[in-house]
Amino acid sequence: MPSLKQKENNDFFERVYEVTKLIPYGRITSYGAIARFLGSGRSARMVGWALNVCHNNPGFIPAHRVVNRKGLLTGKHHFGNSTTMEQLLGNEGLVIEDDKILNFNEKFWDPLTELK
DNA sequence: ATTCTGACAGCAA
DNA sequence: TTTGCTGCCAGAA
Repeated sequence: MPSLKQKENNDFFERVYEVTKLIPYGRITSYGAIARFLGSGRSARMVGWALNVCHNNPGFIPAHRVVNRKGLLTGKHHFGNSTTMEQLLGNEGLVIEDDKILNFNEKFWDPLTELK
């Protein structure tokens, strides 16, 4: 777990937060997509790490809109309540079934394509 | 300094 | 097709 140091080394982290904040309402993206957008295509795990410490970042970060490439809510357990993430997504019009996002392909928002 | 782990992803058996 | 091992990078013990 990351400490509270945080410093200004958040280069990678801040970018993750930025992209995450740019995710449109009702859309979602994947860790890998963000990682690739940031350059390090194979550091998808770091994206999750960044989101794990997103509490250190001011403002609201729609981390619930970031799921793994299968559309699976792998991080729902990190939202305090295991159902929080699912509810947030459902609140945005997304349908979750068995911790998986339906129509993931349609709702998928790729920063590489959308932002470029 | 060394080792382990993690909200992933990709390829091998 | 499903399961499992490895690669990635950063941070904690």
